[in-house]
Amino acid sequence: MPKKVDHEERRRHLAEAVLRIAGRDGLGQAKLRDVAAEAGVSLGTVQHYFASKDEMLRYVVGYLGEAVAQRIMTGMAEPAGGRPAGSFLLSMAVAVLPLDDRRRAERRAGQAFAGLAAGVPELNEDLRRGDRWLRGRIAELIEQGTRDGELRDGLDPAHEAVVLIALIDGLASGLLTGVREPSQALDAVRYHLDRLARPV
Amino acid sequence: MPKKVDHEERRRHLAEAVLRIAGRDGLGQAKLRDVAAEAGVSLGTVQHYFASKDEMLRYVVGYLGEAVAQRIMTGMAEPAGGRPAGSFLLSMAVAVLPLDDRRRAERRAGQAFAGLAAGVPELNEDLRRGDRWLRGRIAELIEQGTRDGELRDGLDPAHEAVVLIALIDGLASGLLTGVREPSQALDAVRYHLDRLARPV
DNA sequence: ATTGTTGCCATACCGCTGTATTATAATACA
DNA sequence: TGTATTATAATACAGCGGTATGGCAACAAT
Repeated sequence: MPKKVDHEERRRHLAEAVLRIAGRDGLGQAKLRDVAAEAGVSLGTVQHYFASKDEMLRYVVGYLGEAVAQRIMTGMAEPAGGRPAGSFLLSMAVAVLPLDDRRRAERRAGQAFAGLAAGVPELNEDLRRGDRWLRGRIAELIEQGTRDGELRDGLDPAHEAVVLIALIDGLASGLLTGVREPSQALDAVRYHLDRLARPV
Repeated sequence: MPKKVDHEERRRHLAEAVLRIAGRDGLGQAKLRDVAAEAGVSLGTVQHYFASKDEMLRYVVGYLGEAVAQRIMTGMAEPAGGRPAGSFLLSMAVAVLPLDDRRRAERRAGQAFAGLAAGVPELNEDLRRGDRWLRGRIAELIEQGTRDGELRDGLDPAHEAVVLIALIDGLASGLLTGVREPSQALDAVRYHLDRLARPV
């Protein structure tokens, strides 16, 4: 009987509008009216798809996490064959570093959410889970690289994973605040990965 | 003729209240009324010492930057004599990492300001200046450590400084969001610094 | 074609929060 | 002592922003 519309598609559309605003002016500037304007719909429409602002933001969190995880995984799964681990790690870093508007928006929103997640146990648990997963993946890559003789001996995979994640996070922050240039950040990642490689 | 009061002292008192709130509930929760309540004064008093909220926040930024720079410098200036560079670097990291409520508050506020600084050129310039200064200091320490034979040969001071700052920033973020335990963060720093040390 | 359900919008409402205004108490100086 | 000036407080004001409400249009099913 009713008009037929793809709800999920609409929600994604609105989530993208939120991300655009967050990337441009910060998540704090994502008022419902602005989201509506950015998406080209009315305030009522936004309300129609999200019962409250909180619900909308929760959706955006999920959407964002999915998008980022997707990007990381496609970067890792590619020509999985004889590719060196260092290359995987580099492409993973590139996948996450805010080097263009899109990734800038994702990062800005992500940081805003993270800053907000302190009081929300459920959100916090998501972060921990994501971190565990990523750490595990990286540690595996390091182990594999060591076995293959590509990486230097004596590396501690768990520690290296923590260091690498923190390094990328820190560079990402620097890029967002403008204290780091993209080339500088990439250089730093390459420099660090080089030191993990087996010396010739 | 008037009642005599130390304005600067009052402002610092209010700034501390802001930092407590920011550390507890985030800077976004620092409404003027809450700041007044936290400081044990009335809203009118806050207005008396800061013409607007923006001015108050600007003051807090300066206050915060000064406090952090102070902490870093005292950590570096200590027994400046024959102390190894690695020790300086470690104490610098400890000085900045959010390992207790005080530093947590500073970090949270700092991140909130940084996220806000995207649109404020003047604030952004402060960040860049601070970064340049810190990078220079760290690079000097690395050079010195290399000369003294404490650190491994072949390190690139500039790159190492960028990496180290990013590492610490990333660990700080992890600590704030709760995905890192203090011990884990310290281990990561020590692990990284160890690798810079000359192999026995 | 009728009808019931849904998509969409315009608008009203209300609490929160920064700012302005006014009043009162306190104190240094003449 | 008196008075000018400041510190502090209480209160009022206004805009913003999330939420609620009512109406109109569109479309599927009978």
